[in-house]
Amino acid sequence: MYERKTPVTIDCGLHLFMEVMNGKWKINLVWCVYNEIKRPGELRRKIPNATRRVLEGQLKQLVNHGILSNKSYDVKPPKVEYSLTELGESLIPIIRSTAKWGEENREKLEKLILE
Amino acid sequence: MYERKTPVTIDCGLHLFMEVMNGKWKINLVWCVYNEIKRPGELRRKIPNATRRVLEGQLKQLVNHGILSNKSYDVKPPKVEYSLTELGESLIPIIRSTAKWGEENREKLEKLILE
DNA sequence: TCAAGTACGGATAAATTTGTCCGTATTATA
DNA sequence: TATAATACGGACAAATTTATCCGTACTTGA
Repeated sequence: MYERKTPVTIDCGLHLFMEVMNGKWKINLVWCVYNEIKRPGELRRKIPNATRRVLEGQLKQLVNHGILSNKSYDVKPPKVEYSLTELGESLIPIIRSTAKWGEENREKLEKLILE
Repeated sequence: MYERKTPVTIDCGLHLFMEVMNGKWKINLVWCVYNEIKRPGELRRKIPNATRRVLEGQLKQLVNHGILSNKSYDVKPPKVEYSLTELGESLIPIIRSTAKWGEENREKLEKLILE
C-alpha cells in the first residue's frame, strides 16, 4: 500500500471535511449508501465510470475515517454491505447543501469549468 | 501549462462543488478573501505552508471558476486584490457549515485520520 | 549600490491519486 | 465443464497535483 511522505494538514474544520471527502467517487459512494445501494457489486454497477480498484480504495478510506461501516456476512457466495455510521449520517445535510449549490449554479459552472 | 487528458465528471451537484473547491488551499484562500485578506503577499504570509507557486495556481483556478475576481491596480510597485464574486459569496454559508461539521467532530476525526 | 518588497511565470521533480492487468477462492447456472 | 457471479488484493503504469528552482521587472529604503 501507498505510504504518505508528508503529514496531512488539518488546521481547520474545512480541512477535516475535505480530508474525508476528497476522492473522485467518495461523495457518490456516500450518497449511494444513503440511498440503500450498499453492496460492492451494486455500487460498481451504479458508478460504472469508476474502476473496482478505486472504489474499493475509497470505500476503505471512508470506513477508516468512520463515515461508513461494513458488515461481512459469512455466506457463500460472499455478501458484504456498507452502511452509514452516525458520523456519516451527520454528513448528509452538508452533502445535500453542496449538491443544491451545484445544481443551482450548474449552468454557470459548467460553462466555466469546461473552459 | 498542464493539459487534462481525461474529461472532468460533473454529473451531479456534488461534483460541481468538488470540482471548484478541490485543491489543497482553496478553502483557505476563499476564507481569507472573505475575511479581507485579499492581496497575494498577504495570502502567502497567512498561509505559510503553501508555496507561492501553488497559491498562484489555485487562485487562478478560483478566478477561472468564477469564485474570485482580481483587480490589478496600475501602480508601482504593483498591487493586486482579490475579492469574492457573487457566486463566491454564495459559497460562504456552505463553507461555514462544512467547517462547523469538522470542528464539531474534530476529536474523533483527528484520531481516525492520523491512523 | 545592495537588499528587500511588490508581482508573475517557465521547466522540471516529487508526491499523490487513479487506472490497468494480473491473480485468489467459492457457488450457481447454462 | 465452462461461464458468470460473489468479493478481495498485489504490482505497477498513467494521470494529476503539489513543490522546487530558476528567471523577469520595477521601486523603496538603508
